[in-house]
Amino acid sequence: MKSAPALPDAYEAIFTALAHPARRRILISLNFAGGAMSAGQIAGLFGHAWPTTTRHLQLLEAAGLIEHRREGRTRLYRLHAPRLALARDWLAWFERDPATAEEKDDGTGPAPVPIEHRSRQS
Amino acid sequence: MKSAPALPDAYEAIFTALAHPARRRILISLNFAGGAMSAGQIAGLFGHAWPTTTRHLQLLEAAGLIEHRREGRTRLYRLHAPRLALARDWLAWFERDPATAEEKDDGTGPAPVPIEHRSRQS
DNA sequence: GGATTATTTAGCCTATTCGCTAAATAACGC
DNA sequence: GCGTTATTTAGCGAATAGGCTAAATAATCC
Repeated sequence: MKSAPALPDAYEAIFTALAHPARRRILISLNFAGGAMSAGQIAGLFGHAWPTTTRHLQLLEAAGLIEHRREGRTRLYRLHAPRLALARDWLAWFERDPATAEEKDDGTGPAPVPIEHRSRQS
Repeated sequence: MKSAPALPDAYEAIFTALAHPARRRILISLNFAGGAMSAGQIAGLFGHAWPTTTRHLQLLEAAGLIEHRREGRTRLYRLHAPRLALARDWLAWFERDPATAEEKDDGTGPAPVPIEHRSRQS
């Protein structure tokens, strides 16, 4: 998490990370694994070269979606679900009528949206 | 919708679309507009050149997230929320314990995940 | 009908992504 | 200590993304 970008850059990092099928598969596999998977195990999911997987893992970690710890020469990766929840929450805005969404503002749902408006778009 | 990619390519298109801040802003603005916005109105949200906005709109439309109709020389764009729901549902998998998720399979939630596993990853 | 307006298309350019192979680094086992 | 194994780093190259300006196309207005 220490390298995860601050909002709203986080959205860009997260959605970018989710945009590649290999990276989605990594997330799915980590989720199903429940605990952690080694880099080698993850690399074994794919037919492509291991360094390619390393690249993907680095990007997922930079986005804050996964994290790793070392155990000897093995690197164990695991999911960081709160980051995924960020994306989910952002998307949750679109299942509500904007008028009712404002009435139901509980301080958690609408947070992503105004911050996005204030991003460097000028 | 007629040009929207089939699953699981849809995920790539959708998350890619969401990865750029300008495109997220377009979606947010369309959502708040409630009905539709013209290309010019959308372009007016940004300081960048109008053709850049056109590019973003084309990508959003290819991903099935928005659609347009013509009214004379004006092009009106509107949100296609079911596509966003796809992404949300995919992400919804990560808020559940995998074991309980299988027990609660109602035919809507888990659909994105197995299809992803069958994608061309070999 | 010509000028104005709405919008896209075409093409250029720079930066980034994502695949690869080779090399490097470190841990492990005998 | 040396060979093996786990993993990343470095660098290359092709493809793509995303910005731009100029030009094109079509609708609208006077």
